[in-house]
Amino acid sequence: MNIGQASEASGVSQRMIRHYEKIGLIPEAPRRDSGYRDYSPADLNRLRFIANARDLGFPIEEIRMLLDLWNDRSRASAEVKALAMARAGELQRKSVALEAMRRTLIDLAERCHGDTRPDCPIIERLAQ
Amino acid sequence: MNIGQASEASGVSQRMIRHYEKIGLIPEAPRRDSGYRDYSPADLNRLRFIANARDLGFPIEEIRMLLDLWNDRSRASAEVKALAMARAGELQRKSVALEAMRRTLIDLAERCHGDTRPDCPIIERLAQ
DNA sequence: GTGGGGTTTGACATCATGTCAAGGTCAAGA
DNA sequence: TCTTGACCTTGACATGATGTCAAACCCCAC
Repeated sequence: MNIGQASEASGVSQRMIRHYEKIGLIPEAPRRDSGYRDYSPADLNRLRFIANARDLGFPIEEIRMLLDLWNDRSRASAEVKALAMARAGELQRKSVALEAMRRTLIDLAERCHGDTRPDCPIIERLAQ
Repeated sequence: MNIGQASEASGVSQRMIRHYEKIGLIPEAPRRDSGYRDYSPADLNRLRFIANARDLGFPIEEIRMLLDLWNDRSRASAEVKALAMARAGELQRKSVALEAMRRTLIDLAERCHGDTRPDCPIIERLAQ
């Protein structure tokens, strides 16, 4: 299977497939005589796994660990769970930070007339 | 005032002060004979404004607009308010996305034994 | 005048991804 | 068989906001 088809089937862009290969997240694809990369169904599964992990907010290095755990038949689910919980905590931390910013902006905006006059608590706050 | 003192007083790193100058977010600082940048109190206020806007999640290009509005005495507060509300919407969008990921992870983790056994709904979901 | 600390520029790195360019390859139709 | 368009290759440059490092220069106090 060509990289284009692998990309299509896995939802990972060609660019990222090559990138993942370069950083060793996926093994180097065998090449045909033409130099084209050739992918197997197993490669597709690996790519889909990566795409799913990315969609859940895992950074590359944690995906690397998850892939190792996936391939480790004697893995302890505790390890996977710990990674997931740590990731959930990090996501929450970020989410809370964003929400705090949003809340501040909303509060300031509510106190802003929002008309043609120049006075504005938002600007005042920024200039503070 | 040296860049180090300006950095200290504004909370913006020296690195970022130089960067903001390069991208035109702040005017080029006048130089002393030595070539050292020389900052005025007005420059400090501008740097603090930028730091505050960053803390509220505004990207550089919007900070540029906010700086223009700040310096425009005939500005309409409606413009500032619109920027703030748009930013708030964007922050919420991101926050909601993070929260959805977190929720999914938590749900999966709750269904994972988290012991020495290998079976794990988190891995199953990723491999799906 | 010497030493230690501040400043200068430039380069390289992050992280995950997009885009572009120049060139080689494949497959289908004329 | 030749052509054409779609595909693939690598490499480079870009994003956004920031850190770090290095080599060279400057400043001040002793």
